Amino acid sequence: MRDFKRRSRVLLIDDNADHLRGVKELITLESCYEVVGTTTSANIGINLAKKYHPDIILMDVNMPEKDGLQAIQEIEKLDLDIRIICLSGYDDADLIFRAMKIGAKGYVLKTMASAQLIYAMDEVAAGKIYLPTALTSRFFEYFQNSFREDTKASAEENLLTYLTAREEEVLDLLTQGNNYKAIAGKLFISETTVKTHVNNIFQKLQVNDRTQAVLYALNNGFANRRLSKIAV
Amino acid sequence: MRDFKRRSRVLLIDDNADHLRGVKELITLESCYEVVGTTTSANIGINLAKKYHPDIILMDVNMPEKDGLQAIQEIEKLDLDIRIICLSGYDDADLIFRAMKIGAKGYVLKTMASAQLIYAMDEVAAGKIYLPTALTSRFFEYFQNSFREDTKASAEENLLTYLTAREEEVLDLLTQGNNYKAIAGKLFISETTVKTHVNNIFQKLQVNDRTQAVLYALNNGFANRRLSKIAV
DNA sequence: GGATATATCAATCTAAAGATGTAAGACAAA
DNA sequence: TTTGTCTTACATCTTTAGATTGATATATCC
Repeated sequence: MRDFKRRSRVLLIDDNADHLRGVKELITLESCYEVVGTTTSANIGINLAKKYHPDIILMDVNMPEKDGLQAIQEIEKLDLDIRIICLSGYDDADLIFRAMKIGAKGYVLKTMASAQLIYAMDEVAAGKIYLPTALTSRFFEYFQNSFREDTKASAEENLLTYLTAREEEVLDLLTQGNNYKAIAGKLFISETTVKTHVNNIFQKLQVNDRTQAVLYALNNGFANRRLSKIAV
Repeated sequence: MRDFKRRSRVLLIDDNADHLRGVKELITLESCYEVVGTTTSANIGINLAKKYHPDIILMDVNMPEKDGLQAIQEIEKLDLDIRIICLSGYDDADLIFRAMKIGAKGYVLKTMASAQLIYAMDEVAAGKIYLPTALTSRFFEYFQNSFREDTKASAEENLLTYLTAREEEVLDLLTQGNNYKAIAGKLFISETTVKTHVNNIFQKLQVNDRTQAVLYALNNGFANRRLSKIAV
């Protein structure tokens, strides 16, 4: 399987020596992957990653000394195109979310069948991102929960809906930091007209100045259609 | 299946009448679900949702008249505990992301086998969130990508790091829509001092006015470790 | 046809924001 | 001690922002 190119090389990082040995045996005996290194230390693991450039790292995320997530971040920063799969004893939604956020390509529970781990490695080796169905569900519960508050706030009444098309255009330019003159220039209308629109926007959004208008817009789904960030 | 309680009731919304008929037949003949309504109009669909309180809605997200995502948002706002599964012709990552963000409990491609749709409905009816493995992978590529830029952007040079502690306080109040007087009052300093700080902030962030300063702050991780929103 | 909503523009005025220069006290590092 | 940064503060001035009133043209809706 995928042996036509070359065997994918795997590095194992797990502070539990027993589990480490077990996984190594599993991979060596029941898969096409080559284990190029094993370690119980996250820090050593990072160095081994630099040294051997494995294709895949299986990383335990529950380690005392150094947090597995931290180790993932450090390895990701190296930008070595190493694909990391998390091994974890817990299906904690927050943990899954953070792992995927910082770039893990997979997340498998230690309690899952060994076939599942091999399958995850196959998928990840093929360039995909793999999360077991059950964990996917947990991830999305957490993911959607982080937005629900926002939705509720704007669910009450989104004043943005009262804006006319033109006013939305003006507001959009406001949310890009334009002043009256710049907006007038971009919309090919006079500055006084822009002032009229802006004043109407203030009335409708019930704010006093452009900064508040911009903040209202950004906090109430005035989609600049690009993402903003989520804290780790 | 799950018939021990009662048959889950399903509402179908799809502007393609042919596809609508096909799905209805599929569900009626090959599943335990009861179709309580079908419509080709998103707006009518919203009203039917209010009227019938179905357990599940299958929603086409590629409709002309009204955007399917918009319809989902409106239904979610009603807070009727209706679980919505997206039906789509496209495995567009952005579309999947936005759908899941606003609360869809599943996302299935029209090209997928009918068994997959039934399976998705079973999972969703059981309270889970379901995304086919292939789409999960696409979702996470998009998801992780949305953070990579940030990391890089803020890695280049984040001008926010040049701010002093006091300037950060002032900027924080700026990002809450305060004017000079309000900031002076909250920090127990004079208005002229606030002006000094604000001017220094402008210099350091290389912007011309407070709106631009606020936008810079929000776009460069001035979000104080709480989740911020992602635009739909 | 008349009511209503929208988009355009102008004049005027007040308040707020922003630019610039100066400076004193606190405090920490060299 | 000196140097430097930070915080505070004031004066002055120009520019921009915002409020208000009024007016015209163009649609759309009933």
